[in-house]
Amino acid sequence: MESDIATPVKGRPREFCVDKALAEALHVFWAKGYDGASMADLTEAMGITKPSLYAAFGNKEALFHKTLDLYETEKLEYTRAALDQPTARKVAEYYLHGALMTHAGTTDPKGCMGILSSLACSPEAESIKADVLGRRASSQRALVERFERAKAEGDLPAHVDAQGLTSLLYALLQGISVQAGAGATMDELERLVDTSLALWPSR
Amino acid sequence: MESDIATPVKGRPREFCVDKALAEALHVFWAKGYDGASMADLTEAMGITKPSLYAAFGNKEALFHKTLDLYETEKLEYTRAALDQPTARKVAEYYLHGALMTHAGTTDPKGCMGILSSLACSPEAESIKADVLGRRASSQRALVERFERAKAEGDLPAHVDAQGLTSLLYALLQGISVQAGAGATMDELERLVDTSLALWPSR
DNA sequence: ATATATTTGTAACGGTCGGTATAAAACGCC
DNA sequence: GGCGTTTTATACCGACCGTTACAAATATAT
Repeated sequence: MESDIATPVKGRPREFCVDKALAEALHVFWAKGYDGASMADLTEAMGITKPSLYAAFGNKEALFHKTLDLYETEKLEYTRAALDQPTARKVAEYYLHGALMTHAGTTDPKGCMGILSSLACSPEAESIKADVLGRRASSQRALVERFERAKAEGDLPAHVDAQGLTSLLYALLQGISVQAGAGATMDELERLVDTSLALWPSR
Repeated sequence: MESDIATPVKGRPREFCVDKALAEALHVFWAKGYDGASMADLTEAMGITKPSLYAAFGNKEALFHKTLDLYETEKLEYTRAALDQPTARKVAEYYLHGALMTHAGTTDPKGCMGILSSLACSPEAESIKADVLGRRASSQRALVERFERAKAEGDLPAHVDAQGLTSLLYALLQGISVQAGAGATMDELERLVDTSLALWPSR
């Protein structure tokens, strides 16, 4: 993930780090959503002017897609790591605790950037919605397959609907994000997770 | 709920029905959220001009609070009716099926107006967020008490955390709304509900 | 008829939106 | 030092935002 290790071409060198600026932009989109984040919000947080932003990232929409890449790679890593857990229950545990840390932690904005930006959708931001929904669908497909495998391996009862269980787990993640964004305390959300896991189908 | 049964005062009578206009405004806010709904969107759907809207409803914010009243009394009736069900399981069933009809049905916009308007929050719309969150908290409190009663009546195991179970059920509602707004099919959401009820703590 | 009160449509207000034209500044290269 | 190239900062663009002044229109009351 290196960049700017040396000035490759001639011309005036840029005075800011693209990756740092992108990380700042991510925080703004995460906290305010695509529509809610203004160019003024972005440039102020990124510490650059608007022409610099446009030269480096294209426009607001292109910048959003790049921050969404960063968000998925860095902050949603837990959704991929969860799939490697040995049992369906441990997959769910990893998912739920990962959501707790990522969407209700103290370092980053509360809530889920995907939900925020896919819901508040101005007509012109259809491409943003499509991007978020596409990534979510692919992530959900992987979880369905993981639960199917769990049924074949016997650590999930055969009568369980893998598709339904996936939608259920994602609904819990979305609920956690919504409630975290609404100001729920960490204690409340931990009890939500504990109660969910207490109901999880046992092998 | 009567209104405009007779012209009470002098002056030119208004040429539109306040209740009809409010119902149209509700649909706009429901579909687009508070920030996403522009005055042009509202006046077009309501069939009135901007000065008429301001004279009848105050301003955009006051109009929103009035539509939120209408939303809660008409569309969220199921959350109150659910509490009258005889057992905790039937409460949950009523809640989940109500959410399915209300937030994923075909007559009204998909999703939940409260979630949409509380998440996408411009800085000046803090009053909107506070209104939505206050109503949600009071509704959640009633559900906690209902589950406490269920534990006392014996149709919910004593080891269950009523607060956690309430957060869990609300998370499911929020997940259903998010997924409905994202274009999930009715079949998918029904399987989500069925899977959730299959895991529900049995007496 | 006149006066008063309210709603109507038009047209505009200042402010913010995303996006850009322009020219000065800072570099490598010759 | 000049030249080409890229980034910088300022200042501005047209479009839309929520909101309102204003005057014509329509009602009741005198």
